[in-house]
Amino acid sequence: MASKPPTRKPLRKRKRGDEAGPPRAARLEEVARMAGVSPITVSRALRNPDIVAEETRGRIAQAVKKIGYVRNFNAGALASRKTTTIGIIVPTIMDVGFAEVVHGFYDTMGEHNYQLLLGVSDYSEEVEERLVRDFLAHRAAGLILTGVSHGPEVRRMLTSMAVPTVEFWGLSRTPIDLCVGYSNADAAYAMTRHLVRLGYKKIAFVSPLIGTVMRDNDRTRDRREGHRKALRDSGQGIDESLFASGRLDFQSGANALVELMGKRPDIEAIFFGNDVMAAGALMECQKRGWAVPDKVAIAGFGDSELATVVQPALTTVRTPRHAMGKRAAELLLERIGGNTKVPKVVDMGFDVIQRDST
Amino acid sequence: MASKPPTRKPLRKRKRGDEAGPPRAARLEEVARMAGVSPITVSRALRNPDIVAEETRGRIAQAVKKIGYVRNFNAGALASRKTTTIGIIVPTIMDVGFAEVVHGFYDTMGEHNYQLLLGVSDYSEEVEERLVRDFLAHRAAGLILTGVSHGPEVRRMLTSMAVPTVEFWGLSRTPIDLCVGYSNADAAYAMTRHLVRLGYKKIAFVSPLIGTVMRDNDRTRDRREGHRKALRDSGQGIDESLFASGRLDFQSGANALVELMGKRPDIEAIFFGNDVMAAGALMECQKRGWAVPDKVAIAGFGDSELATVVQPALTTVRTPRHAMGKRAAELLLERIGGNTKVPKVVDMGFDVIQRDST
DNA sequence: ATGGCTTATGGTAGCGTTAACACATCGTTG
DNA sequence: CAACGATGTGTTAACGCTACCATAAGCCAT
Repeated sequence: MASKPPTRKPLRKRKRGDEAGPPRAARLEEVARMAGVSPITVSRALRNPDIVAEETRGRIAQAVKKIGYVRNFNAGALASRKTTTIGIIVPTIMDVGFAEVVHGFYDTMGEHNYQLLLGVSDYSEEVEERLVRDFLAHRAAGLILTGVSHGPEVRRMLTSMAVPTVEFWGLSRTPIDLCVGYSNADAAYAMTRHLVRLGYKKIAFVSPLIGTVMRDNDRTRDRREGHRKALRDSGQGIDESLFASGRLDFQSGANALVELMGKRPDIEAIFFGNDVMAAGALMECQKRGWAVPDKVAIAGFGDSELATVVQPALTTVRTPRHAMGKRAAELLLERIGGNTKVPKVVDMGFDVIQRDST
Repeated sequence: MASKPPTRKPLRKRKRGDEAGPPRAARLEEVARMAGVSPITVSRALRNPDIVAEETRGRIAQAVKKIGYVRNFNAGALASRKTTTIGIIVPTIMDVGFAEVVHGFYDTMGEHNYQLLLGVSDYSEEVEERLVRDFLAHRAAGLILTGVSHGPEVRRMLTSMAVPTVEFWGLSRTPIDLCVGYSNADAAYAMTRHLVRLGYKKIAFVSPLIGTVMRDNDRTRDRREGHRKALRDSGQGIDESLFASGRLDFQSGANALVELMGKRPDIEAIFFGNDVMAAGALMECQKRGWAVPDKVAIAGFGDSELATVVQPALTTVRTPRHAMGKRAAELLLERIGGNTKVPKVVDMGFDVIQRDST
């Protein structure tokens, strides 16, 4: 006893396939034994088939199939300090706009065999921070965040751990790492200028509010400011009675229309910060027999599928949602690959789409 | 000393903070050293604070903050053979229906500190199989699959690795593990019977087609069959000219309407397998000045937000999307917790919603 | 005082994989 | 024909954490 202080290996050498407990998943070693090679060769055959002799590879593939072996990314990640996991955080997935970005992103990342951790922040910076922490705990190879304003702790964690990150949907002068989007201010500015050019005066703006606690966000704010600036630059008077806001849904769009026309019957056009609200307003006009755009012109933002289907078809701003997701993926891949010369901020632009509602 | 042949530790003891390479993330051990405890105590303080003395916990929390320590789930998962990762696979996220299920699921799982791996199968069993394999490689604690028909390999992997699994959206007599949904056949049956009860004869059905290669799926097929059965049980003649199909979007809904009314002007009602198509048809009727429901009645499926907003408001079938997601999460949590007595198949039901379009 | 319980903490040995070398074999080349 | 690079495979030691015991200290009942 006295001289047996170090390893007492024989005691607890439970290695494998003991009696009790649930059956453990097959390991690389078992595949290796069956194929008559070493584990590292199996590992190579699975990750980088080209460097293993074809004949060996065949035996390994057979063994894998027979045993029903499934890789263990956790062990792999630990050993290699690398993962193929990407984290993406959006405020909600009930908005097709975000879904579209995720879609564009997912397609490209999927092709490159990355997996997606999805986080929904519900427009809360607090939740976002928790999600970022979780994703870092997974040692995600990269992160995608919505918008350009984030809590200070988020920024600190991301830079200190040097995780490739893409912020999307807005343009930032000080991105955490990379940034893909368009200028919401410019887009709203362009639409309002367009309306002015069409001859409308008294152009109102409606801000969509979101989240469980209704509030706006950097994108919505930028749009409202863009509108304001366009009014100023057009020499139109600005007046708080030209502004309204409401929940981001059809009904609130209708309500905002009624509210605005009630207190300012001289309004000639209403620019909604979101297509859904604009569509709601359009339907309300129809219900009330108000001619669009003769009595009042309606413009939206987003160019959702709705815009082309409502009557009259909706003038709106087309945002590059799918393209943003795709581009974000491409940049992230470059970044993960070690390319440090990728552009920091990518402006994807937007288009003002003139249809029949203005 | 003499008996020191094995480990030659001193040789490659690069342990940490060498010169070269990117800075590695902080480890448990560093936190432990700073807090004057052992690593295992830190581990406990992080995972199960209650069993660590409050005073110790405080010192640890301080050290974690100061060092900026972020847990490593990969290492944890390897050591404990447990993860807090759940995989969910949906055919697409561009359909709000699926988004809503994911939402209901996410909320509940998020509260319990699980992370979500999102997979999009694009309606392909092949892709689904790849995703399942990837998620198993992550050693996901549980899986959520859309629909009840899956490739044989999927079933094999899931059962052999004994991973808690919930299939949703349909009812299966032979679930892989658990199943939460409603009967699409019964729902369509109920709607058609409802239309018959309202006095309509010649009731057509339109199947939505999906995916990059347009095709239907188990849910759509069940709905069509439910409709057929209802026609039979009502003594109405069945005739292929009462059936149409088209891509799941507004325009195709309009097209299907025109096609059906063109070849069968005696049709009195059209039951669309999806609200979006029904809304498209409604808009087309309006454009053409066809009175709904007088000239032709329109019914949809899904009760999306659209249904209450279009004019006239759409009669449809309400499916329990959010509830399905929530229930799936609850069942999965029970299952992961080791409860083997959870119900295998949970029927969430549906509601026929009568509005103005029929 | 003894034993037994509870609470708080620590030591040791894996968990299943891959990085970094090491080595063996073979065809080339000057 | 020795030296050499290319090719294919193996050996060893981490990777960072937690399960599983062990231990220490305090408390209570005997």
